[in-house]
Amino acid sequence: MIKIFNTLSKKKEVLKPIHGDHVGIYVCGMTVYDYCHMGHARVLVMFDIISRHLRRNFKSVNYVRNITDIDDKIIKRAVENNEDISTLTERFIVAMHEDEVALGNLEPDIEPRATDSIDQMLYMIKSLIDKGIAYQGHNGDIYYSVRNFDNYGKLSGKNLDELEAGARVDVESDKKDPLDFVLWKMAKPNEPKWSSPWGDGRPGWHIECSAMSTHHLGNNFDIHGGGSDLTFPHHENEIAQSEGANECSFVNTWMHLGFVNLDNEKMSKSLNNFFTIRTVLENYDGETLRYFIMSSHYRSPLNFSDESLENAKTALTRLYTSIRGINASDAAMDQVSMRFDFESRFNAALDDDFNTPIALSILFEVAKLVNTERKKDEDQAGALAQLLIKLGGYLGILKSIPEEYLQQGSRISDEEIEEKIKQREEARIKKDFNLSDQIRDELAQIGIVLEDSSTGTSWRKA
RNA sequence: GGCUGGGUAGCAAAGCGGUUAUGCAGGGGCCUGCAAAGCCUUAUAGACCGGUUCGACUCCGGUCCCAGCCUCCA
Repeated sequence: MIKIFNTLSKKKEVLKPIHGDHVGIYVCGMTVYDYCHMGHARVLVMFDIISRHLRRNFKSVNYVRNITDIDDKIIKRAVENNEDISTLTERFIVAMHEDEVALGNLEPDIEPRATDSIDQMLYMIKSLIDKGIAYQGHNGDIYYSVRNFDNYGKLSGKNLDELEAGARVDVESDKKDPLDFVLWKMAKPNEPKWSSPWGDGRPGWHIECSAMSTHHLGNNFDIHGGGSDLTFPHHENEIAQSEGANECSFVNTWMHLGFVNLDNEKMSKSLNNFFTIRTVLENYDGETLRYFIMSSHYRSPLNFSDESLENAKTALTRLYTSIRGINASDAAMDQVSMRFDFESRFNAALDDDFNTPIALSILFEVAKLVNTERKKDEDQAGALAQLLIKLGGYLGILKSIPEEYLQQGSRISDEEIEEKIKQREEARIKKDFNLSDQIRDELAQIGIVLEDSSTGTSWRKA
């Protein structure tokens, strides 16, 4: 039984899929005119973890995440760069997928692009016009009439009259109501355009998600997610469009992620205080980033800092260290899983609104037991290690060979390190501890940590 | 101003009306030539003020503070 906090009801609710054992989930993806930043990383990683958990609990899951490849910012950036829009968007789509691989994500089932979905949008706009909920302004643009949709504001808890009071004066007051929003924009010279019954133009931002989500998942589907900043107006407008056009309930469960903060302030494009994923990857591996993202609950703010990344790195190192040098084995894993309640508690944590911090805490419990068992009962330690790898896998971590993970990115070759270790070993045999400690210090200087044990000396990256 | 969230130990971050969160850092110990890693052990919480209760960090009310949305943003 999976419970999810629904923004619509502001409560945790049991997920009851509309179509038996099948779950449809749509996530608002990227507008591809720049590299993804850490806020995007959170959406990418969290919904990957969410979809993995759903797949383990339901027979089938259709995870749709769109790509916005036409909008004002893209046009603006293409002009600035003096490049084709499609060249620009293709470049950043490739970059996004590279980032995603680094973060250890699985691919969504479908990644529809706005520019491939124009027909569905036109169909929906036409339907809205036919129903009298949309109209054409004097400039030719098609607008959605918020006053003609009864439930406007139900997701964000906003009230039309209060919004009205705070509304800014619209320069193009071609709208009947300042809160009306564009469904279709008439093309300006040198802008990309598609033909429509109302004239050549391009879609407004909100209509694409209504069209693509319902096209792939049906007029009423299970889960729709995105960052909290999309709650209003984007998701509110999606509801207005979809429910207005289809005359049925749109989304059952709305999920919104908290922000990634920098110095207690939202990381965002407009504040220009963001770090791109690839910048962070220069100093930390993708798995550390992934761990960092899941170390707080998805609805809480996630504070980005060197300290928290270091924390994530250390924590992950502890997990990998526990399974290092152990013969992880499936053989006894099931018995071990039965004997201890790690797996059931782990699943229960994720069932409860995808509580990744609790799930991670259970990983550490397993790791500790691996560490205590490895000298007592090797088989049991191996089975526990296998369990740890399995549970980590559910979150998309602990997939690497421990040795490789712990040694990755060292500045000198493995051979050189092994040579130094050999020299140090010889010095130790001769009890020349000055020399042996000197060698260890030298390696420490370049970030190589040595660890002696009864079976020999191993090394890892600091 | 309206609407949302939130304030937990040195830091990060969860659950929970009465019983160990977890990771890092700190103290003591074991192990080690010494370390590191690991293990054992230990200290440090719940913004403030009231209320409900046998009992509240957890429920209710108020105060203060912080963030977010109300304009493009994941």
